[in-house]
Amino acid sequence: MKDKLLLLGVLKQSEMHGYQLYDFIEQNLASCTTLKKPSAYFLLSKMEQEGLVQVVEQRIGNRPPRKVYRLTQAGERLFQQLLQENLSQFTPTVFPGDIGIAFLDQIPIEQGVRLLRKRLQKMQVHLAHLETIPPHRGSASLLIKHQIQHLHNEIQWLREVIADLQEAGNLPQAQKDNEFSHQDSSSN
Amino acid sequence: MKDKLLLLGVLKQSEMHGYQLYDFIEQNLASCTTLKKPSAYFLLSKMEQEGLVQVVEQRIGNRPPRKVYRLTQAGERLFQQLLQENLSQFTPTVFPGDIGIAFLDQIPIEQGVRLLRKRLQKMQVHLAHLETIPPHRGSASLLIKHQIQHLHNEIQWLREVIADLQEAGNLPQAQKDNEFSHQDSSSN
DNA sequence: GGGCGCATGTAATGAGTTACATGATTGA
DNA sequence: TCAATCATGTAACTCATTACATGCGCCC
Repeated sequence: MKDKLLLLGVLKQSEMHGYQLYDFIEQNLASCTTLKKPSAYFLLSKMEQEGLVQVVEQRIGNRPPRKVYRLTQAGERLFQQLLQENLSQFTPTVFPGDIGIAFLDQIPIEQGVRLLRKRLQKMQVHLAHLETIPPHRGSASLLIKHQIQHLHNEIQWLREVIADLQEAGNLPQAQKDNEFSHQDSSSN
Repeated sequence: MKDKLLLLGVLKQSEMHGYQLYDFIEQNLASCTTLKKPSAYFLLSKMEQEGLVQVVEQRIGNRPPRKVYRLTQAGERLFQQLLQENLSQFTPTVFPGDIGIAFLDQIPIEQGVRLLRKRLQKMQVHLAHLETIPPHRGSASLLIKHQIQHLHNEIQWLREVIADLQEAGNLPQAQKDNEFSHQDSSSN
């Protein structure tokens, strides 16, 4: 239902056809949804059936016809309702990446460090990418700021996790740094 | 597939029956997944068919029989593989709550502020709850720390959004503040 | 004796993805 | 002429959720 709000909101600001709409979302609102193209088209035709949007077919020369969508009053009402719900709600963030963290003790420390470094690097690349995005207008810039601030925070946390892990590896057995020469009781 | 890793990991640490497993996840790993009970049972029986886990039926008195699951070698191998993937991957966080933020300019500022305050309050309640959780052992404490740190960050961000919004409302029409007398940035 | 916790599931439903299908225009 | 972009969709599939079904034990 989140995505319905998203589509309604974008269409409220200006009418669009599906392709354009998806494009817009991908470029400006990727941080709030993972909606894929067929899902967007599907949702749009469903919303048409529900009377939330009106469709006008548009032909330009011989190019593929477009279906231009615009909000109806019912759509407008639903938008207001969903918007209020969304703004007042709070849904705790779920971190699938924490599953691996929870089982860090199941693999050798060096391996854990290596893998997490890989993750860290990807995060840094992503952050760098976010920071190149030119400032959007309006609320959209809030979203980018949100992403950046969040990612900073995540990077910091991951750094701490890696540091802890390395520390834990250095205390117990003062020596361990001649490669993986042996493999004690792993198993289970 | 995330949840498969989760189940395998928990079962690797100690064999369990389904009910117990779900309980454990709910209490200790709620921050990495939203897996529901029937899904857990379903996944377990699927994993049995795939030869990832072994089942032993256990009866105690007349109580409902339990199916105790334990990892097979195939399960062990898959666990290692999924764990490595999970640790080295990075998936950008998606914030469904940002959809509403993106359309903040579609409603009156006071209303926006009011709704976001509601959201903020829920976040604070949740944070307070997280902070009462006694320290877990091992990696689990990392997860809680992660949640807390993240939530702090989210609260801070939301405070800024609200402040910005109010500012934007105060410039155009200098008076507007005879409702909530004030609310300084206290604490965090 | 009534309700909650233990213990396991099924069935219906729905949401969303991937892969596929089509066909025109534009630029290299 | 070949690939990419524009433009829309369908069909098959996976995945997960909700609601429902069952039944014993334990405590009040």
